[in-house]
Amino acid sequence: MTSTRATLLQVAERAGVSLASTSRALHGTGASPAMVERVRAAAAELGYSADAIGRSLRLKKTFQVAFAVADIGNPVYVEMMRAIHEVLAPHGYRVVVMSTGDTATSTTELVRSLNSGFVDGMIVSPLRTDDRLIREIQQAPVPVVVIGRALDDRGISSVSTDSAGGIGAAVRHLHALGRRRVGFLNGPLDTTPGASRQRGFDAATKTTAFDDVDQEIAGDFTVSAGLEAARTLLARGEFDALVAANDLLAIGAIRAVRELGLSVPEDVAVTGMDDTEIGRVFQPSLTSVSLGSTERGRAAARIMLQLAEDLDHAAQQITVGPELMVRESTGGAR
Amino acid sequence: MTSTRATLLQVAERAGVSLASTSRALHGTGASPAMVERVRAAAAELGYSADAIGRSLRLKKTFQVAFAVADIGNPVYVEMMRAIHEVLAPHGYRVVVMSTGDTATSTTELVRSLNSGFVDGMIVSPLRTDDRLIREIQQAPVPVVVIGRALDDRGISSVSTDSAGGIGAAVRHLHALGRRRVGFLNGPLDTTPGASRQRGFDAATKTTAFDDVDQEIAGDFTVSAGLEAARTLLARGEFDALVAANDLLAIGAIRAVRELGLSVPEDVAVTGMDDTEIGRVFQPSLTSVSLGSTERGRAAARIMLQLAEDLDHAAQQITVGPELMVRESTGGAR
DNA sequence: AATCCGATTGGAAACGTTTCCAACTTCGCC
DNA sequence: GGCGAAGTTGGAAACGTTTCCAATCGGATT
Repeated sequence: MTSTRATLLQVAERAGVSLASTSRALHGTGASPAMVERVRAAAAELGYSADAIGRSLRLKKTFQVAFAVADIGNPVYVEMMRAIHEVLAPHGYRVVVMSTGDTATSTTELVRSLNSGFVDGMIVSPLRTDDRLIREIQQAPVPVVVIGRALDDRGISSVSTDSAGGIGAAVRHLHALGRRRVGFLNGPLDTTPGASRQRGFDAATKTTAFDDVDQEIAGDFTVSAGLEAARTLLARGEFDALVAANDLLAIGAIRAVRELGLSVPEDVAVTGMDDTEIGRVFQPSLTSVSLGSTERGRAAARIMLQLAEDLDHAAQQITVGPELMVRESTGGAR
Repeated sequence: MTSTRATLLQVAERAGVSLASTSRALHGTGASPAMVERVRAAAAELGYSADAIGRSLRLKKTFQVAFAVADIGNPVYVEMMRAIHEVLAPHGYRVVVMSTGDTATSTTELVRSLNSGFVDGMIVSPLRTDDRLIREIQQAPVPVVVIGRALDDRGISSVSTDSAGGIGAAVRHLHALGRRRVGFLNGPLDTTPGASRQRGFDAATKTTAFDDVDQEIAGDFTVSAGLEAARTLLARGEFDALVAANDLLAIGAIRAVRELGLSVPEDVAVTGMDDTEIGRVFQPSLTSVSLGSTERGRAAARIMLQLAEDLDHAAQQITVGPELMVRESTGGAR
């Protein structure tokens, strides 16, 4: 908190050479060995290190990328953030975390803030989307990569997953186990994940023969909402299988099943989605559809890297396939 | 990705006034109403928004704060990050996440990187500390707030917690329940948390009468390491209480107990530490010592705010008390 | 030995903003 | 009606960096 930082000009004076040469010498391009030596020495004596802001202004590059999600604490996003950071940091990029807020409007505002030029790009996973948001993304002055919804037609880079197909995989898995009375526990339908998972469940139960199909919508994607919704659902009928739209809802569902004196997976098999650590650690460990959060984060970061380095790189869409991780909650091996 | 951003100079030309006046008008200080009106209109037409880099260069202020931890995915750090973001964002500060790496040396390097001036301050929670790191923190060109170890004597701002005392609370809780054969599951002793928790356990078991006291060190603070270490520990003796140094180790311990056909909490009561969501959701829900991650993050952010706004604000130390959250794993209410 | 070419160096401008300072206008008051 | 003060405005510098361009230097080639 005490020392004051040395500037390039001070290094130049100390080395007795021009500002231009000093910059070149440190940057390693087009300077004689003697010059490099001399400037290096001066820089070392002064403990010089280049000012990020000055450089950014000149280079028009911040070496920063924003990662924006609704809830920074959500395990899925945490996993993505970690992956993004792991990919970007070695390339000299810093990661700025931001919150989109719950609505499409607040997300739009955040994207608009890119106009102040504090990052070279943004990776965003909007909870809700509308046309204004899409437009704002298209007009953004820096590359934007969207995680969570395919936007091929709009010239926007995106990394998506087939969560609908993932729900299908869970449904077929339960059917293959001989379960015939399946209940679905979804989150709010006006969210992107809620909507697509609903589509997936409807499609899967249409093409597969079940004796009973029912569902209930939880207030949000949490354990307590899942518990409550599962109670309601279980009060309406008897099920030997429950498909939950994410791991937390699945845990709530397991609670509700146990409250009735039934056991998982013997009486009721339960599947989750997102393959979170919390589900892996839970007992019984959760059979869960992995949507590859880490892989999606990594893919988004890689796209961002290309876009940031090569400004007229074309937009790019990637889809990461879902993968069913079978564990104890449907009778799989530990 | 298309439009090119407008500059203040362009706004000035459009409004037909000087650059200086334009800046003042937008900034709201010392400009006539007519001028403000005129400039505002021009700015709106051009969709102007101030460039963060240019402003930073002039103001010598980035409106960014770094948050650096060893593992961004660790629930405790996630909670802190969320709290920090919640405090700083409303004041216009962005949060940059960084990784300290495992060692004191890599952490020192990260602190040194503050010399490039890309943030107004750093909140850091070092896994390991040494004198060089301390010195680097003292010499940093921007405020640094340390979470995790009291550094009162060194003029460094810090937010710490009494994890030793927290372990003591867990030990006394178990004793009060009538448990007399207690095992301790700790993580690596050369980490800051490992060392202080060890102190806490030693102190508590010295002043309280137990029939049997033993312990085992896990390779790291994870479920699998906890499971393994707990197996070793349980093979050495019979315990009716296990104190774990964090929630993940505690879950590993519960697994190990169950493997022996024993149940939690009836046969063995288990306590964790950190009060993570994963522990709250687990069954049985974990009795855990909260070290107030959210509160610590919030406190650190508040200190940072003061330090960043008022540069010769004095260093500040805060301690957040531990709190025992009694739940099912020691027989508490659900 | 004169010339040319490549390698190296320094001067200066530019990135976009804020603010100091001086100059100007306007108004009130004597 | 003139003078001063208060209120507005514009010019210019500054923050720290990189890079274009011109100038200089050395050596090699004719």
